[in-house]
Amino acid sequence: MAYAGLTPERLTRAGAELADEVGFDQVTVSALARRFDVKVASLYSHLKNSQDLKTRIALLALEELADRAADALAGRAGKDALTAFANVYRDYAREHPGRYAAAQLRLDPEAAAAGAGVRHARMMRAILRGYDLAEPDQTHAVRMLGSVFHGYVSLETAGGFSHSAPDSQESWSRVLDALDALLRNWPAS
Amino acid sequence: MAYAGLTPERLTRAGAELADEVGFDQVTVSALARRFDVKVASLYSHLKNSQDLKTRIALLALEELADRAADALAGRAGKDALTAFANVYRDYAREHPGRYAAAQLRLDPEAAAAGAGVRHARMMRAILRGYDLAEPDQTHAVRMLGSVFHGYVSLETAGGFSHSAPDSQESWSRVLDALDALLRNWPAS
DNA sequence: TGGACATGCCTAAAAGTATTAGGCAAACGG
DNA sequence: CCGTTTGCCTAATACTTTTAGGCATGTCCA
Repeated sequence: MAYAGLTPERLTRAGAELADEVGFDQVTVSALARRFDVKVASLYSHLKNSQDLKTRIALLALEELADRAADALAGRAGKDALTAFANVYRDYAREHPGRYAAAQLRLDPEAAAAGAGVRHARMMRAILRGYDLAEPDQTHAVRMLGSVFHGYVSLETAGGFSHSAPDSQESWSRVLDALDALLRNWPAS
Repeated sequence: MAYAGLTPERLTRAGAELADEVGFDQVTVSALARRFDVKVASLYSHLKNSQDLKTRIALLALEELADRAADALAGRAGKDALTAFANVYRDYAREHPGRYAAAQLRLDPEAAAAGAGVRHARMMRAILRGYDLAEPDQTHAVRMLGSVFHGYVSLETAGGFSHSAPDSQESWSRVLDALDALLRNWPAS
């Protein structure tokens, strides 16, 4: 058999595509081997194991997400930045549901620290520079923003907001309006 | 072998306990059979298949959550109700991480409609009676509350807020304060 | 240029999970 | 007490994960 040219990177990318097509929990070493028309055992020269594959896909997704967010944030501030950043999350989850699910994978602390998690946190704080929040309220606000973005996208992806009026796009806009208003008027302790 | 007394209900409860102990994605028909000291095939008289088991655990968790929330809401209004309701979610997820994960399972629409999802939605709206929100803002607010609660609890469970100051309890309180302020002062379209 | 060595994918095999089909014995109803 | 139902069992198939060891292909050096 000719060389298939397997590498960890190609396997990770293919795994991410597979995740978007069939769901992250359906991503399996076997399925990936089928996709490359190669025997399953062959992948174990490039991947430590199944968990390793999933972790790599998660890290890929976090990087992509951080790259998009950084792009979106460039040259924006205030509500404009808030909206752009939030839309990156939502759009990414809609375009790449499998990757987004992967990004939610619980990573061991060292993998998380090595990954793009830190970039995400820094960008959140950058957005808050457009509002007037001192510590520790800034941290509270960062956590709240993360919760709303992740929570909304996650519920929407699960189908929570479909089949009922008003449509999800409208709620999303109004939720972002509300967040902006809240940040401009954050209640004192 | 003496009769083990298997029923769908007992299997579901045991599955929920198993989920809390080892994680929802580790809940397997085989593991459940081991717990009852019974052969795997025996469970298939009581469960349609693995998916059926997971769905039952999810529905159980949603019921328990709705029961607790209804208790907490009784006799409360306004911010008091908001806080009590939110704490039910958070406490449940901390006490029963496996069950909480199960409650996030994507259910087929018919199972979801039959389940406690409707009760949850109604309780959210009941909380909002303490604030002055007309439709469609009420729906937007319901979606936002759901997003914050689910998102916060989910990120906290994933370890997102540990190992950094201020501690998560403090952020949670301040986020609830912020939500209360926001609902009392919801921005006009 | 031809061998030496490393690399890449293979076969083989063991273990765990999911699921179905059919059997035997205990419980139960008349 | 007998017949039927119920409940758990054995047996078998299929798929996924993972390890061990083999053969061929590509690379590098004399």
